[in-house]
Amino acid sequence: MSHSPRKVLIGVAWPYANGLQHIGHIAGAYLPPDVFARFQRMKGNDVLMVSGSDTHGTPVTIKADEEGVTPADVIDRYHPTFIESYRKLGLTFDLFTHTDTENHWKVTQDFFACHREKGYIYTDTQQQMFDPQVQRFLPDRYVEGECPKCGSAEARGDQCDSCGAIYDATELKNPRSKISGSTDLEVRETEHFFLDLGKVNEPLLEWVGTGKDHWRTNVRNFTKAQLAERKLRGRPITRDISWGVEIPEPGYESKRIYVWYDAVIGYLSASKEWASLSGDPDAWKTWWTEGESDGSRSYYFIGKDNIPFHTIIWPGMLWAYGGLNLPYDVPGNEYLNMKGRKFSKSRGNIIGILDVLERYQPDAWRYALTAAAPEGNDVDFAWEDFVDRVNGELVANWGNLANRVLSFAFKRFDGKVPVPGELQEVDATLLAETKAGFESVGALLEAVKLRAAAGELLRISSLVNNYITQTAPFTVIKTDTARAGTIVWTALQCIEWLKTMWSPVLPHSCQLLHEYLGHDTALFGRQYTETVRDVRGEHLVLRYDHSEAAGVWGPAHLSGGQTLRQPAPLFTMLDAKEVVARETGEET
RNA sequence: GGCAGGGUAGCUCAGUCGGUUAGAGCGUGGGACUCAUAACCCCAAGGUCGAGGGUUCGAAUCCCUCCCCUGCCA
Repeated sequence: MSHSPRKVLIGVAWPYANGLQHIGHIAGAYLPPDVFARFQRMKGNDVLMVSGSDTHGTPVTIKADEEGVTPADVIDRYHPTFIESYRKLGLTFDLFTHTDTENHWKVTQDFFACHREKGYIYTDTQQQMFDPQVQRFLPDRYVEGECPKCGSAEARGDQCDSCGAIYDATELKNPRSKISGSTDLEVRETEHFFLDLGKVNEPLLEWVGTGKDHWRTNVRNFTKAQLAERKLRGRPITRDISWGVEIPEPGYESKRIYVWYDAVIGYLSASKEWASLSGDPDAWKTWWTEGESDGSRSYYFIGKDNIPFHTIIWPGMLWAYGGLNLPYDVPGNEYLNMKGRKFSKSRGNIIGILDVLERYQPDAWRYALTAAAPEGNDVDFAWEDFVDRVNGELVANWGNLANRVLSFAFKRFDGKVPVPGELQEVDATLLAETKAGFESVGALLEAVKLRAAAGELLRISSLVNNYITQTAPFTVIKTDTARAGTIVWTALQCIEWLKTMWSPVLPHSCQLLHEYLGHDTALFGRQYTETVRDVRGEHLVLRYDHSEAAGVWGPAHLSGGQTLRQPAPLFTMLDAKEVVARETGEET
């Protein structure tokens, strides 16, 4: 069995920098990759986890227009809030940047030029709504009118919220411009660049046809079905807008590359930016150019709306570019909803992650959002469930186990780990069952079944609770100190191992526990921010330094006689009525 | 409308290749314990597996039709 480190690239969905992130975003696409990344690093693999704010989406420019500010103003407001959230929650991005950077522009333009040269990009004309009053073409979301299908008066340019129909903006009845309000609009012809996805249909079909058994059912079937239809065709990748990456060809100064083409390239550009910042501009290559047979794997963590972009379009772009690794896995999650409805600003049911991190422990959220991760289904969030999970599982099962054993050991064994005598069968059995968790939990984490991994950890933790009740060291100690010491050592050894296994999910509290157990090292590395300057301005980035991390995925021996520190409960128990009243204003 | 995923206990979910009595946690009821944050441990009750039909000695599982939720696409 080879133990050379595997190169693990972890791409995380790029959030639009037009609003605060809520717990649905975090549960779906941001926390899972961090749990996975921490686990992979503990296994000794070389992880590169990247993402950043998407600065070019239409939502950003619409927000800017609404407020009469520049897109850059909007980005400067929200991008730092993402970084603050991720710092507080402990999301260990090797680099979290954004797309309005010199580097990203260059990488995107290089991609464009390569696709163009190889014949994957061609020009064609389209019909587009034009507003003569402001002399501007109107991208889809800048037009509204009556739905051509159901007649609803509030239809957007590309989709009707009322009946769900999707159509071309030129089909709208009585269209009006969202910029000027004018109803005196024209349909004009405009020239654009198209990515010829039809050319990659066959190679992609072949690619998804082999070695994709580990993909989630919904992702795999959906992708295969789409490709099997052989209906991929050219998609426009430029628009008549002034915000976005410039087209690297003369004569197209009034147009920009459209967001869906440049955003996914962020995975590569961020890897390159990380390499430059780390002092070795070529360091990104091992994650991108070594094949899976050499041990490199790339994972993309996204919400379900993003699946086709990451299993069809992005692989197609990579294929067409050539020489870069295609996704190994795309663990697309479903949605975390609020009582059956999406989190939505207009409904006022947003639970902002930054806001709730002010009042609850980060590990409480990490646990609750992992244990209820929307891996196979949409999941409803309710504050009552959050409290139940924290109190009934995190506090009562795992937190209480650590606290009851540690405080007993600290009080009755002179603040030290007792030295064990000869083990009885019950002790050996428990140790073996707990140690087996490195296999069972490890396999689940490796397969990105994080919810099941949390369940397995609780099961093992219950075994230890059961053992304590069964062996009753608090009774035994009255007559047989040595035997009680052996029992307590056994339980502490299991807690030592469980601490390691829990740490990808609960890094903050496991670090505390690590110290209570008498260790002085840091399980994980250090997050930090820095400001990067280039010709497009300056941008804040979040980074992670893994060099001091001591956490290793494996059963470390706990030495008898090791000095413990005064323990304290790891987690705060919550009051359901208080929480519900405070967060929803409702009485229970 | 087409494609995909989901529908299993009051709640949240697991259920392998079709195989005996459909499982777990929470919640509920009972018991035991006192090291621990009223936590832990044991026992019990609780299910027409979305609906209907079919294949089979045997279906939560395979096939057909329909209903509901979600996403993508036209």
